[in-house]
Amino acid sequence: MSTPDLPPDYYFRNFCGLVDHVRAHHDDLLNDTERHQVSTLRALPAQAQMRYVRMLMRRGNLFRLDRLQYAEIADTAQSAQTLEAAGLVRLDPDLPVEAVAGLYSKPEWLHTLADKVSTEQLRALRALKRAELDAELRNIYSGDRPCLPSTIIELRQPAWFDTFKLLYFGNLHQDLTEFVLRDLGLYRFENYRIDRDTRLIENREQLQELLDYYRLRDLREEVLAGQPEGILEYENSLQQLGNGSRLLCKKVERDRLALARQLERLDAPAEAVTLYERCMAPPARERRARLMSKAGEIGASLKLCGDMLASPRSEEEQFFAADFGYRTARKNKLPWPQPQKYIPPDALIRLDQDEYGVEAGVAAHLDANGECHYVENTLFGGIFGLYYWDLIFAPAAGAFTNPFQYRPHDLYETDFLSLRGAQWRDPEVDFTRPKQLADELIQRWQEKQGIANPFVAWEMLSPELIQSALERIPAAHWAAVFSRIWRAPRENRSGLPDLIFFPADGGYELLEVKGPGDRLQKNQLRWMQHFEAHQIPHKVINVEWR
DNA sequence: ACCAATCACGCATAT
DNA sequence: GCGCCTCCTG
DNA sequence: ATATGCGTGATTCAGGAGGCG
Ligand SMILES: [Mn+2]
Ligand SMILES: [Mn+2]
Repeated sequence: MSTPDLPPDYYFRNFCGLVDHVRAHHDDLLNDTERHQVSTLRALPAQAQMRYVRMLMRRGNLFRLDRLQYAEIADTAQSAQTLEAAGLVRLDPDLPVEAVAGLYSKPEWLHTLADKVSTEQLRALRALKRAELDAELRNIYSGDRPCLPSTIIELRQPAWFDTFKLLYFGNLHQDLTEFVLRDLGLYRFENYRIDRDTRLIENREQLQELLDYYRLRDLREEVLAGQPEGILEYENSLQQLGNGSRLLCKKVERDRLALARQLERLDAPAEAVTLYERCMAPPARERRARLMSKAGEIGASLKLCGDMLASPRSEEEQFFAADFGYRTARKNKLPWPQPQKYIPPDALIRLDQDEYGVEAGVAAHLDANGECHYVENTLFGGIFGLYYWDLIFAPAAGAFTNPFQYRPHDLYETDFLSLRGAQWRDPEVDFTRPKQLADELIQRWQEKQGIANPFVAWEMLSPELIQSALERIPAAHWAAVFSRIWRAPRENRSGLPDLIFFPADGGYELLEVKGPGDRLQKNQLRWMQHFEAHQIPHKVINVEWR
């Protein structure tokens, strides 16, 4: 696929767009340093700004000037000096070897070391691995400054740009490449109305908490790979971040669950429980019930299962409590209601093993008697996304704050639907006119092609599939599926069966394929239970190789 | 959709 | 040389 | 034998340059 040409200063335009937006709408949240640095930068000649932005987009704070050559920046030396005079960079900073070691390749170091060490030593160094060489460099120079063959340029305190990215995107995982990918046509976003009156981050405290959170998060991987003490310490610093925004709480909660889980793996159950107790979100209570049961605290475990059943915080938790409660009660000869277990209908198919995977194999096999599509979550998700397109992207307070959102900020909030009553539509009604609705959805499919929507996987949908699905699936079934998705749009977006089969003589069936050794996942089973309750035809297809 | 959820696969346990 | 990796680019 | 839990791997713009072993 060909991509459109971008202007030579594309990145600078993107940068200005981002920065100037934040200056215009969030200036009151900036501190003096941030404000000062941007205004200094923006007042410089374009060439100098562009050099600075090129550095911002690259990894690290230290660069070799000879490796910062760009066709669109003519004056290498001058723009660097302008930046230094403005206090935004340092030229040839006074740094120990370990700071600059990574700027040069192994051969380059060996070359500069040639007149500093003996030829024998040089030969020994050549045999070292890169990491070992870096360590050895420290010994060789032992505090002395290396004499480097190129000018080094150091970005001074580039952290202000994190603040800007956070205010612009509402997170720190998106950055300037979003602009590029959009402009290249690789990402497309809906043209929703942006709400400039409601801000995601409302005050400096919330902003600071999030910045601190992200700074902490850089350590997470290392901490998770380490000892329980480190994990607990890390969780403690998470806790001290503050108690402010929902945004922060959700992130911290996620991390806390992951930390607790790792404590379990490290065989520190008591510590894990302590962390789980600080979590509201599933599966915190599930993990506690398991740990208590394993520790022999049967009564407490069952009590917690009872709590979960009385006020489940997710469907998964509810099913777990019913099941696990029954199992542990029975093991200990205690009373507990037996959960009704749903066993979906199944069939066995013998297939020749081919290179495309079981699902495709079954689909090809069934194509002889009708039409079979490998859709997984994409059929119901896709139709859902197209049908509710205008509702999902309807303007609502605080829902959209920048042009790079694939969903409204509050899509997973419990009041999402109630805030969009005007856009509500009833599938029970609309899907009774399948021809008309197919026209609408196919037109939207064309018009919105490729635009990011959490429910729509464009590459899997086609007008023919939309057409067949609307013809064959009755309105009541659509309504039943959609209402379950609305109940928990994040959790219930997945778990739908692999295949949809349209037999030649009418009707349809949803089929979950299971190869040898595979089995239904929990969310897949819950969907099937829902299908059963609403007379939606479904089946598990077990495959045996012959 | 925050190097994560999501699915299949494969092993280790408990009954 | 090779294959794998990380970084950078538009 | 059947269940269950847990950990694993691939996948996420696409293509090029350069470093490393
Ligand atoms: Mn599947
Ligand atoms: Mn399957």
